[in-house]
Amino acid sequence: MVTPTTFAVPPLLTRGLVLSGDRTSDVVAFESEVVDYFVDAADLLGVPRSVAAIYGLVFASPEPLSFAEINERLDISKGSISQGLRVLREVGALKEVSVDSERSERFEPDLELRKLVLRFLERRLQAQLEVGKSRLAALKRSVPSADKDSADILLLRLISLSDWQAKADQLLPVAKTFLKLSG
Amino acid sequence: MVTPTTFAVPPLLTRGLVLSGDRTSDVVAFESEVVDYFVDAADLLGVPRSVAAIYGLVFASPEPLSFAEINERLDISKGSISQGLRVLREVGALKEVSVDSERSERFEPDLELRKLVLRFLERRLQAQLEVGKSRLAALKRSVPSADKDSADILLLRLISLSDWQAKADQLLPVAKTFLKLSG
DNA sequence: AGTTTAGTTCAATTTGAATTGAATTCCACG
DNA sequence: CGTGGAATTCAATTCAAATTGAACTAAACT
Repeated sequence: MVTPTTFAVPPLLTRGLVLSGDRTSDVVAFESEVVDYFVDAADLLGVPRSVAAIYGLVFASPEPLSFAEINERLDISKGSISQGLRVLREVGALKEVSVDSERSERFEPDLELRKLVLRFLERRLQAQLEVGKSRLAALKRSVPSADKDSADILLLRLISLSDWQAKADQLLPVAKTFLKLSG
Repeated sequence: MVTPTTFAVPPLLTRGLVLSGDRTSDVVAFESEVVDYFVDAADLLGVPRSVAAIYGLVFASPEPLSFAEINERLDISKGSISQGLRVLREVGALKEVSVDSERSERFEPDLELRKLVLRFLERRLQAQLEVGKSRLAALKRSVPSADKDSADILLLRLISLSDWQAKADQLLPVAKTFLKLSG
């Protein structure tokens, strides 16, 4: 056991979420930084902070963590942890590891994020592009036709939207290919 | 004047935002569809609905609209319209058109969305990637070193994050080039 | 200058998502 | 099968973002 007694940082210099408990301060500091990293990224993408914090904590731990440990180390309610773990499992960001000799599951990060991102691109974006396309088609049909010049202007605008759709459609497979390289 | 007297739809079959006033029902229907289209897209991107609705309404009008007209046609407060128009001007989604013989400005959509998107990619994403990179570097330095095996595991994880950063870094210029083609 | 009209500002309110916490369910063990 | 701890569920709460509305400022008209 190296660095045995560097104890308990003044609790919560940790921008809020990580509790120090009785772990050494370097470990707590590292956890806090990682959690913050993921929380900030999540903010950017509109993912709830509690979810990001859980992922961050698990990511920062070399051994898989149990529900109880996550609960001890994060200043987040049991309810949120339960829900957070559920979504993280569902999307495949965490995987469960069974440790025999223990009743409950433990969690570790699934580093195959590629799959996750690909699935996101396919489900969310691709689907969205589909419906967008058909809605645009419908719009083109319902351009008010009372005045020819006006109708032309509106049609041109709608066509410019179609161009964007098309561009997105093309970019998507490029991005997918890209993800598949290295990984 | 074709289709002269198809008047006033039962007010607000319009999923909420567009008021019919005394325009013909085909026009109102079209406006509503366009507004909905943009509102839905905005939801997806986390843009406030009021902003999207304003853009949609202006987009759906062959002639530039004045503040007063937007105010008449959307069920949105003057305050929100004022703010919404401000952000739309700032990001370059709408441009002002001066009609001599009229005191106040009118607005029409700026279809050069390419610039807007490029600016977004550069400002928001590129910036974010930068800071992400340096934070990751910092994280690598603060991996707790008490236990060698643990440190190795964590380092590997951080490296896998770096790989993602790198991938994003590479993808960005690809996307930019893509946008520049046609447009 | 004084009044009216048009637009802006910003504190107060509303709205919706995230979070909490208490009740409930689920299981392992006696 | 009943007890105790662990996790889930979901109604109530909290919190932040979006929206409102009323007070304010600016310009236009007399």
